[in-house]
Amino acid sequence: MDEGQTVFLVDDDADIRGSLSRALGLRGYEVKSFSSAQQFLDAYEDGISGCLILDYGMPQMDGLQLQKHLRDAGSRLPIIFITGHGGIPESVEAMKMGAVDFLEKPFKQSVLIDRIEAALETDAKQRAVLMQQSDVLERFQALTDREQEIALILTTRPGQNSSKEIARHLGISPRTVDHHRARILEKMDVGTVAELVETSLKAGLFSDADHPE
Amino acid sequence: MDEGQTVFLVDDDADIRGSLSRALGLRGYEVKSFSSAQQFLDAYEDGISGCLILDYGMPQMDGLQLQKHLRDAGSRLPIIFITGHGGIPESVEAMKMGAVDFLEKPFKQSVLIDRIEAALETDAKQRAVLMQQSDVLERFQALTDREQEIALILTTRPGQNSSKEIARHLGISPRTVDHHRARILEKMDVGTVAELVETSLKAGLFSDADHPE
DNA sequence: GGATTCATAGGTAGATCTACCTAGGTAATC
DNA sequence: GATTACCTAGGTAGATCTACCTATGAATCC
Repeated sequence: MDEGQTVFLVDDDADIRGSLSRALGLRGYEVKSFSSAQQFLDAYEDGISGCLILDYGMPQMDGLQLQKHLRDAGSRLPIIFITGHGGIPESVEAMKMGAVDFLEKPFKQSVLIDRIEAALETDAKQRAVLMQQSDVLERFQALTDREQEIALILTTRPGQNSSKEIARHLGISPRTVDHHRARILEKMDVGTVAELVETSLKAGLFSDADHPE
Repeated sequence: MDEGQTVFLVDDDADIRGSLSRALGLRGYEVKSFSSAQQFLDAYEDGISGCLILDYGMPQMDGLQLQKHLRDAGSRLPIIFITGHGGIPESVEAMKMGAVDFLEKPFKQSVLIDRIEAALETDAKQRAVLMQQSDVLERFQALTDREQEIALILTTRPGQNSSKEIARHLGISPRTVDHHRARILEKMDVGTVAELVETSLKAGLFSDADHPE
């Protein structure tokens, strides 16, 4: 399950970093630890699969800020918070912001392992979905401007998508629309306009692209 | 905003029920309070708009169980937990299960009001989406068996939806498929198969109908 | 200058869809 | 028994789409 997945660990407490990374390493996880949020941000490249174990209370940039920063940057890396002094309001806020878990120190290692497994699974599923979406997005972006324009009409106004109507709307010949549509279906690797609509909607291209919930 | 919305309050502590329902009532909320989860379940009908303020720790059926019960029953009523003795694990578990908030007693009334407002807004948005979905669902269920079967093929295999292919697949004449498709488009109130696909997908009919996340 | 890509537009032939009909058989309902 | 709803199947005419082809002007690239 943890094929190529990395467990990132950010905590300003060296003892915690040491003991956790050792324990997780022994279990076969690839662990990378950092002593501050900034240090993590310098090293992390989006696209790396895994999860993040994040200390809630840290000097300078705290866990919540880092979470917000990653979120704004478009990262979907699942975050497990660990905290020494946090309370219920903090845990609730973190969960609202999309954390997958929130643990109080001290915690049993077996519990953490379970949560890590769940987080890695979450990450894997998200990435599988993103993979399909980005494939469709790439195809769409490989279309020419005019083709994109027509593809947009086809998918967002599927009720009036005859060549004649689109041609009138764009002020060009229906034949040209025929031509473009043929290119679009070919480039998007679909057989019909209906399939194009399906594919686009499933990839979230022209609707709520950034709002998974 | 709170047009016809009800604030349900479930707490075994009569003092809390009294003071909260009075305070909320003065603010203009329609409040209905219950002393136990079971009492609430007996009175609550799904479809009532509002939110639920739910005590976490109660004898017999506790808040978490009630949450799970409602969830399993398909209710999307937003839940704000309030708790006297709960800790972080409880709050995290509740949030994971879909609670919109989790407050510790004692709390400021102004905070609760804010959370209630947010919860009611969440509920209103959910209902707006559900409304559209149920309209599509109703239309679909009004189709005859054969029509549903063909509508399913049209929407789930939009790549091979010519009359000929569907006819071969079903062992009937292409003309019959033509006929059914015309009825389907008419009854579903759409102009093209592409629009049918769009409508169905947006309503979540044939995909992840029950998994909003 | 030559090659490539793109948007435009046309031709033709055949497939498919759409919109208007009819109609028989079955099952349920009144 | 008559009515109604449903599934089935056909006809016809016209609209539309699909799949093959050519072609011109503009912009870009080598």
